[in-house]
Amino acid sequence: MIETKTMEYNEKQVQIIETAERLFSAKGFEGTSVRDIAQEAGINIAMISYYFGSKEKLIEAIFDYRISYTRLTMLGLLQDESLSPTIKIEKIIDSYINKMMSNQCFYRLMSQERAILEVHNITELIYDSKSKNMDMVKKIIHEGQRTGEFRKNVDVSLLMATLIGTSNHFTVSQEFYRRYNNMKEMPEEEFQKHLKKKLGNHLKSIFKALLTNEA
Amino acid sequence: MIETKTMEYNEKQVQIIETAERLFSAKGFEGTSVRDIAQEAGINIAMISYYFGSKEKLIEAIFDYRISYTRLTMLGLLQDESLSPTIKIEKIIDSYINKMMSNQCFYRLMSQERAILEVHNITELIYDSKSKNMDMVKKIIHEGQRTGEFRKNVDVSLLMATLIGTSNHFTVSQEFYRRYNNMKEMPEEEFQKHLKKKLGNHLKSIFKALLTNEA
DNA sequence: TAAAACTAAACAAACGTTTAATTAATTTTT
DNA sequence: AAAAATTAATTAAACGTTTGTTTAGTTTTA
Repeated sequence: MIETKTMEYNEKQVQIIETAERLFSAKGFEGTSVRDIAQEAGINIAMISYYFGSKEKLIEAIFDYRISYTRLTMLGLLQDESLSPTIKIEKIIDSYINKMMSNQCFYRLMSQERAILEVHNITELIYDSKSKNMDMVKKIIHEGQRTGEFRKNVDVSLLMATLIGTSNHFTVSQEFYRRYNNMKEMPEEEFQKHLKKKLGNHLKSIFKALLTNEA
Repeated sequence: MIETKTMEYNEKQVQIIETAERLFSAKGFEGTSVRDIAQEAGINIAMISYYFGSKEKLIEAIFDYRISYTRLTMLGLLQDESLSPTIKIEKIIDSYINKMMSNQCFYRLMSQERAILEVHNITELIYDSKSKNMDMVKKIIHEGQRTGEFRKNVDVSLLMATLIGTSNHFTVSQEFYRRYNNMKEMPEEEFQKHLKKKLGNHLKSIFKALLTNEA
């Protein structure tokens, strides 16, 4: 149905992709000009059309680049028979948070694109990726229901909305969090670790409460 | 600190504001031209500069218009002495979901702006509004901790991130939800009611699990 | 020496904003 | 109450920039 291109990109193309990703996430797709990108990446404007065809195709390349790169890591989890569903869910939460925290530009960009209705040709790519993630989590939860670890009547859509929505909002609002909690002085790296830990524990306790059987 | 303008807008200005809000939310701020807005609102392009000064000031007017309009409703809750903290929290959840579901364009636009770093002059306005919401919820939770309804060690920042993040993500991804769960045939109004109910129950059970003392 | 990588310059189209003129509404003066 | 004066609302056209893309030529690589 969806032709997943998953192109190979050369060094220069990756350089352009990562520069564009950073600028798009900071100023928005329409708010960033190809001249901005060219200047920031230290290349000629024409190279963007030369390598990608258009600005539109460039953002598609960004999503192609990041999504194909991201999917691989999660798949290994499912096969591992030695892990209990509870542990698998915990690992998925950690894995998602790690991906998001170390690719904040991309997730910021994805948040923007999600919120825009008349969207670029990446809608199908995102839909496809979301479906696969949803299917995977569903499988694990069904597994947990079979073993008796998890309760019946779990709404996976809302569970995923909570994982993704809470994580995104918390990350994107980190400057508010810093100001509101008077943490201006904390070094950036330490602050990021703090966010990760807080967020991880929070989501795990939510998932535990929603998944496990009442005592 | 922040001069909350809370201007009065005449009929024509409101018409422009609401048209712009709809277009901005659908195509993004930079993706929408003043000509788009003028055409859709059935007015001359120059009227936008005439009434608001610039496109930039127009989006500020949108946020001024919506945020000042929104804040009033929540405040009444706090004063009501007859309601228990538990009920108050439930009412806040319902109130937030209702506001969001009946102003989807505005919340979509706010999601976009939140995700963009180099943002417009509305940052302070949003920060101010968020702080006030946070303070209010904090107050209610402290009240619940005094009465013994709520446990100690509640992270209000993460609680709010879950309320706002989950709600936004669920709403913004409603088309995915429709497709993934084969609900294409359900009438729009019924579908919206369905989302509201699902989301409300979900968030209430999360808040209950995170706030109340373990049995 | 052919293909690939790269460049400066030019392209038309679209952008937000302003101008100058006209119509509509309101206030002031008779 | 009518006429005049003043302000507000509205318009079409033009403004100078900036936009994404292309061209035609040059340099580099294989």
